[in-house]
Amino acid sequence: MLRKTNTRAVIRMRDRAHVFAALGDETRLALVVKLSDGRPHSISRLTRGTRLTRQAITKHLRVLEGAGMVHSTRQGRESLYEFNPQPIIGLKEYIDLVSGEWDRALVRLKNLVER
Amino acid sequence: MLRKTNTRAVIRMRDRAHVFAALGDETRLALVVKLSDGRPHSISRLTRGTRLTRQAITKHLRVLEGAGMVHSTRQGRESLYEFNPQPIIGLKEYIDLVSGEWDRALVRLKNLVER
DNA sequence: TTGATATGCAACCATACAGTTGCATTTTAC
DNA sequence: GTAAAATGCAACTGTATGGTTGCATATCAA
Repeated sequence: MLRKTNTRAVIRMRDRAHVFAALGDETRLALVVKLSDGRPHSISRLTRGTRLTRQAITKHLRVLEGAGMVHSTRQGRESLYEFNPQPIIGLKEYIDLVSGEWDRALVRLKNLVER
Repeated sequence: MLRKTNTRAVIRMRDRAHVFAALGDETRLALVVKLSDGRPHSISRLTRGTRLTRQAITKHLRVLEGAGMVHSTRQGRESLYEFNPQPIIGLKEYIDLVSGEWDRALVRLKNLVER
C-alpha cells in the first residue's frame, strides 16, 4: 500500500517532468500560446511567421503531443493540432506544493518593493 | 516603444523557457521539493537517499542555479544551497495566460467526471 | 597531524535534441 | 490530369545533457 502510493507519486513526477521539459523551449512556448486560442491550427499555419522549417515545427508539435498538451487529427491534406490545457494546469499542483508558504511572503515583498 | 515591449516580452519568454527546462527532469523536480522547505542543504545531504553520484547532483544543482531557482553559499567545507521560489512563481503567469478561459470549463468537467 | 568529510575541476562517454535537407505521397483546385 | 499545397519519412549534423570516474584541495575533529 505504501508501495502503491509511492509508485503513483513517481509516475506523476515523471509526467510532470515530461510536461515541464516540453515547455522548456522558446519555440514550443510560443506554439502553445498560439494554440491556446482553442482552435485547431495546421502545421503550415503554425510555421508561418517563424524562421524555422516546417519540419522543425512538426518535431516541436510532436514533442508537445508526447506530453499530452496537443492532439492532432488529419483533415484532408492537412494535420490539425488542437490544444489540451490539462497537463499544463496539472503543473499548478506542483508549483503550489513547492512555492507553498512563500506565496504570501512574496506578495508582501512585492508590495514593498514595487512602491 | 513597440520594439521595447516586444524585446522585453522575448526576454521574459527566454527566461521562462529556461525555468521550465530546469524543471524538466525528475531528479531536479525532487531536489526542488527537498529544497522547498526553505532551509539550506549541503550537496552531500541532497545526495543522500539518491542513487546518483554527488557530481551528478552537483550538476543538477548548477542547472537550477542557472535558472535562478537556487542560490549557493560556501560555509566552511560545505556548499549550502537555498531555494528561491520567485522564478517558479513567475511561471504561473504563463500558465494562466495559456490555460485562460479553459480553467472554468475544466473545473466544470472535473466536477462532472469525479463523481 | 592525520584521517575522514565535503567539495571542485576536468575529461570522457553515450544519448537526446534542435534543426536542416531531400524525396515521396496525398489532396485539392483549376 | 496536372500543378500547387500540405504533409510524412529518413538521414545527417552539431551541440547539449546526464552521468560517470579520477584526482586534487580545503576543512573539521580527535
